[in-house]
Amino acid sequence: MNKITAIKGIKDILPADAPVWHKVETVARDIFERFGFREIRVPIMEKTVLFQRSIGETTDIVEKEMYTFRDRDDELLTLRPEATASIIRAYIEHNMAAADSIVKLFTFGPMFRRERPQKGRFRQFHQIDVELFGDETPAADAEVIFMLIHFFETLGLNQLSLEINSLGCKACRPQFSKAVVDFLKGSESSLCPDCQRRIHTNPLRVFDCKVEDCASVIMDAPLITEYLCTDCDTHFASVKSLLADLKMSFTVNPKMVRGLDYYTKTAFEVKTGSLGAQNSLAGGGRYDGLVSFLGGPQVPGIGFGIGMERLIACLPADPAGKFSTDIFVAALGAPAQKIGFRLTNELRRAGISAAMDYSDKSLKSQMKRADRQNSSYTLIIGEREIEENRAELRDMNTKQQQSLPLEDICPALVKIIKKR
RNA sequence: GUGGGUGUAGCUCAAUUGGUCAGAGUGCCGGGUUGUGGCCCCGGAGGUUGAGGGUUCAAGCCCCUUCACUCACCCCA
Repeated sequence: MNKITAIKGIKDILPADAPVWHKVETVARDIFERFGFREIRVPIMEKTVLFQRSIGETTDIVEKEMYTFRDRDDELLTLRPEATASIIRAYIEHNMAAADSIVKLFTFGPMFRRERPQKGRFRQFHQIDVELFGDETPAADAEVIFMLIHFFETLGLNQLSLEINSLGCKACRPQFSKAVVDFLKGSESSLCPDCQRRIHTNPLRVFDCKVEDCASVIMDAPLITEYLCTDCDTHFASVKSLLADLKMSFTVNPKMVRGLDYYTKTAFEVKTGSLGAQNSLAGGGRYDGLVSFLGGPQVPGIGFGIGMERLIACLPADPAGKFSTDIFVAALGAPAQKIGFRLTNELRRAGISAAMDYSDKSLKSQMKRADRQNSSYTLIIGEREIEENRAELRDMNTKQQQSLPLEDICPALVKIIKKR
């Protein structure tokens, strides 16, 4: 029979890796709550229309990457490819705007995109997602970006680059877009086939093409910064100055265009040099029209997503998280096994991490297991001990042993172990 | 969806131009120590060399097909 494996691009997080994940989540929770954000848990499935409307019908995500299926009542459902849409849906559905004009939320969890996997890219991947509703000031942009960088630094990540840009709004972006199309049409023949296609589908994408000819063509193209309306322009200037006030180093990348349709004004991305081709650790931006577009009130929003797998891949290895046990109970013979079984579980109930081998192997083999589990103590109960109503407690580091009476041994052990 | 690379023991990898090549290290189990871990020594289990077909006297090695993994493109976290 063929062995059943995990689905392509979908990975197990094994016990050896789980502590890092746990740490990242704990640090995120700590920091985000300090900035006034509160955790929300949203479902990993939504009605397909939610993503179609929010992300954009013509984006790659919606066109070819979503895991969509028909429910038994014929409704189309989708495994979420990103978290923002769900959070906005929840924000609207629970009328959060009415309770407070400013709402700050974060969430963790798996996202699903059916792409070809490669280094730093998976079909199920995890994001930390942050959203801030109801604050249109540039200070909100700067705060969110500052928090993101602070989070990375707390985890020990440096050598990151922060890039920002402004994508304009629905007043000025269409004009810019048209200017780019007009410009590109002039030199259409020298563009790569992909970019020739992009002129019609998503012209701004030509800006991140890596083909040399395209790059040299686009070098002289008009830049969004030249087309920003006064509102967007002053907003962007203000964001930059606030970031400078916070001593943040960043570069303005006027060629950065983010993949999701809904972004307006500020867009940002954090990159690392140590990750191969998929070097984007986090990305986000402002989406001032999206909440109302999805049927909610006219409320601005800004947020970002962090790729957890990519983040963890960059993290310095942490050797600290070794699994250990307080005490290993080594029992020899049936009567000792019986006593040991009861004692082991009593110890656990008393808050001690205890382990035992139930198969009555040789003492040597039980000691080996105790060693492998990094147990601080081993309690030896053999036939001799039972006869004399006692047990031998061995300190695994000092090799010192002491004899303890079997009667009331549990509280005695708890006392010794807790004192350590 | 397109292209490149790689598939040998649980893990990391060896195996001359195709010719006893199915191995090592590590891990696991056991023994050396009739009841005491780590170090050392000895032994054992574990592989239809991803799968299927072909060429050949002979294939882990060459050819074809297929699957898986991986990297890159597209795109994104």
